[in-house]
Amino acid sequence: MRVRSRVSEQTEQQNDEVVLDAQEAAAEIHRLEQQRRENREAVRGLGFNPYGQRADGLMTLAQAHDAYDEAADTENKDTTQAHKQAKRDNPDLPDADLPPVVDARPIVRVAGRVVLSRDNGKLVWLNLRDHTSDSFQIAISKRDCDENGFQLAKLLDNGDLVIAQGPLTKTKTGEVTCWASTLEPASKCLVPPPEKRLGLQDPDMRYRQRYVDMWSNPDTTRTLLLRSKLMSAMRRHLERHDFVEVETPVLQTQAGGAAARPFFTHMNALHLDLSLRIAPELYLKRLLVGGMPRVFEVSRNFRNEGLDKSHNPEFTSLEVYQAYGNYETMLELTEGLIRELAQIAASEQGISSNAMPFGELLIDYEQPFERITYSELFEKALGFSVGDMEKVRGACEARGFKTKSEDGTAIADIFLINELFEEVAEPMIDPARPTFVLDYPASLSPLTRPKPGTEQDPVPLADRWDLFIGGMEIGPAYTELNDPDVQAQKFREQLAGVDDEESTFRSFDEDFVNALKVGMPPAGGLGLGMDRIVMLLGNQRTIRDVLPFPMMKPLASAAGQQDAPQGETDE
RNA sequence: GGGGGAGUAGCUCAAUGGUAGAGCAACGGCCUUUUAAGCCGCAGGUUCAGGGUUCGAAUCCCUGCUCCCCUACCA
Repeated sequence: MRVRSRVSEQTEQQNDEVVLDAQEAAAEIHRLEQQRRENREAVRGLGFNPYGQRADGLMTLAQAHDAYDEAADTENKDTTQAHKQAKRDNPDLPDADLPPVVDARPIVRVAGRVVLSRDNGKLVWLNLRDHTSDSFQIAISKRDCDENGFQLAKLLDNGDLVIAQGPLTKTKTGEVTCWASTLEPASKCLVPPPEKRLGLQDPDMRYRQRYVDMWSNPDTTRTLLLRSKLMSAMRRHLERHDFVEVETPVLQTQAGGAAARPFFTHMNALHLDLSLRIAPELYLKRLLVGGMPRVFEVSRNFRNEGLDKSHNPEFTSLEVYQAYGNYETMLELTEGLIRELAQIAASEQGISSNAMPFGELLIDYEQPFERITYSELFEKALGFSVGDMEKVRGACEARGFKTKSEDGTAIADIFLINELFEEVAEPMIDPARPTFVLDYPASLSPLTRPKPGTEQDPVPLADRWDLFIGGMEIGPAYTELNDPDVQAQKFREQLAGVDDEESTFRSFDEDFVNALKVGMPPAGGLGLGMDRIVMLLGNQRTIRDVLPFPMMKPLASAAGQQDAPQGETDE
């Protein structure tokens, strides 16, 4: 008992502190929030818990809208009219002898956020929003709603969550409306909402406070839901093709599988410096060695590089590996997958034509994707072949590209070729036409199998393609390299010539080479930027718009609370 | 990294060196078929922060912070 009383004393003391803190804080609470707090207390005064409770039997707002029954509503209106008329004509007759009111209107129970309200005195109109409907009308009349519900309607603020129940009817202007018989609070919105018509406009606030953006701009929620549907459809598509989903390490002692600067972290228990993965590739291939024939991973990758409208430091790629496939297998899979996702995105967004809008473009995913080789595209754009080094150098110089590095040594031919390709040839790809660019130069693709028969060509090729849609690189696929000696050689080449800084995150993955020595089946491998696919199919301009919570620099006030950076930062 | 633009009431925006305003939201009042409800009334400001020029600064100058656009870098 003594213990308990001490505990309760302590609790009381703590409560006092909480009250004091709350009072202190109240001094700084904005007047608009204060008014909402007062409304919340008034709701409590009606006997409600302003934060609601479990509600069963809810319909979505769209379901409620569709549940409207024209015949029942008409019958109810007609019989009500007849009843009233008869009562006027025979005021002395008991109700039982008058023509009865027939009410077979469906009764719905719905929940949503108040986005509009109009108080007509004894009749209050609310418009609710949920993920299925931007606006569904509720009427709360003094005559037909219970008293507490009617009083509640008067105390609501825009942004509050409520639960309404009542029959469906149509107003004079033909709008399906729930004519509430009860109204309950579900949660209080203490934060003043954005402008009711325009929603939250400031892009910075939209990304920082997605929860506000989402309810005030319903398109945001629709895009994020579309993302979910596309991810789910992608999994189903791959599973239909006998691929299995796997999960491989995010924390890696050496980040491999791509050339990118990783993020670093530290594991206390093993005193181990680790990096976050930049790609799952090397682990997925190990699974092929072990005997999994068809694997995929939806991989969150982390790259310590710049941000722009198609780059976020963490992003989602789909990586797929198929034993006994090659890059053509991956091409067929990719085209089928993206076409199916486009069909789903079109039907989700009510687009009936083949052409999906993306900004100014209309992109057709139905007709076969364009295919062109790297050399063909190069020659088409530049007018000479990739192997014609004299003209390559000339063209680079004519365009003012660097042909020598800082120390005066000539830049390797292949980098000049690729510079021209990226600057001149890639922009010639029709952005409205999904296009596979096939057969890249082998020296640009260290983890790719060289294309047989081109080893002695001026520019040896690799079994690799890249898919371009809407001016964005969506992802590459390869016939994977499975010769351990060639792989080891490529690792060594990659390490040679990197500076000290890069060498801190490039390394020779001995264990991976060992895995190849055990024997990896020939395989096709694929990587697709899922964020970019959602951008394309959801017609969103930036990667931030398809991420629920894109990377944002902390505000100055928040940054001050964070630990100082451990080491030197860049630059 | 370079160039350009922006930051004003809770939100969306005006005010180009001379009294900081509007619409929406809020608050008080009236209203039982409104729907961007309406009518009457009332209130709301560290003009991003700090410094400077000026009799006088939201406005001009400097520094810093944040965002947007273009550009550059980036497998």
